[in-house]
Amino acid sequence: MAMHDVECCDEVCHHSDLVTKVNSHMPDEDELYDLAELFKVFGDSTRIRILYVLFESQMCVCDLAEALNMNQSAISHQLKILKQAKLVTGRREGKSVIYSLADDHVRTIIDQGREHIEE
Amino acid sequence: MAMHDVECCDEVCHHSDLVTKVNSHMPDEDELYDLAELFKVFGDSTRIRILYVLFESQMCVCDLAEALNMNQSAISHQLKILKQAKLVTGRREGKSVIYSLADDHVRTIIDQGREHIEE
DNA sequence: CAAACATATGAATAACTGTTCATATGTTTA
DNA sequence: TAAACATATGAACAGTTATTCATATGTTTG
Repeated sequence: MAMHDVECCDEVCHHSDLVTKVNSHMPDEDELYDLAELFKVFGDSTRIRILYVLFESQMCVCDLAEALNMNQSAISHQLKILKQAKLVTGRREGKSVIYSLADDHVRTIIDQGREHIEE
Repeated sequence: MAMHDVECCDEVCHHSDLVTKVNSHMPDEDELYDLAELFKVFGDSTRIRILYVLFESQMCVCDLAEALNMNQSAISHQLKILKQAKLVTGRREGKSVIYSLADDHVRTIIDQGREHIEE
């Protein structure tokens, strides 16, 4: 890695190959957008709390609402967002809809985040 | 794990021990807030792009602006947010400030996100 | 020290987001 | 089928956020 020391920001570095090199490793715009959208979903404490509840047990909407002490509509709206991001799935069971975690990426991502803030 | 099948949402489940059990595993409010704040930082494609650039090379602000084709002020504002979240660090070097990744959690979190959306 | 360069920052604005309220949809039960 | 229950959804509102512009701060150079 014999890149000479960074010297900014005169002609040496400005408009340099570095900029184009770095951009060649950039994922395409769609993927960047999707990635940001995914993290946006984690970026709300209500949704995080819903996920933590579902770590422990699958649960219907009204009990989620009770557990989080929020009204049912707010929970439903947030579940919709989590479902669109494929972080949770819901199946109807009689009158209720039971929600559960979609896969284990959810845990990993949250655990990594938790590790980071506990550094 | 002999929990009886979920039966929602009459008295059987509503107000049940499940709700309190689940809440006993909930991190405290401050941690939930911090976690959401952290993911919020990842939830913007400009900041994601900055991080991708820094995966490849440390870089000064004006070159980041050039690489992302955005004005310097926008980049500075976003770098401030990334720095507050301890995802990047900046060191002054002459007239410039060179930014680089703070640690490897950043990569792990982004990689996990990428894995999820590519399922 | 003045001029030039690099970065940071406050204010303003437009766009977005989470919650609430009212109500609609879907399911069971009497 | 009507009533009751569980969930979903659209509209409205308040709060938040990313970008831009103008300008301030910090550093080097002549």
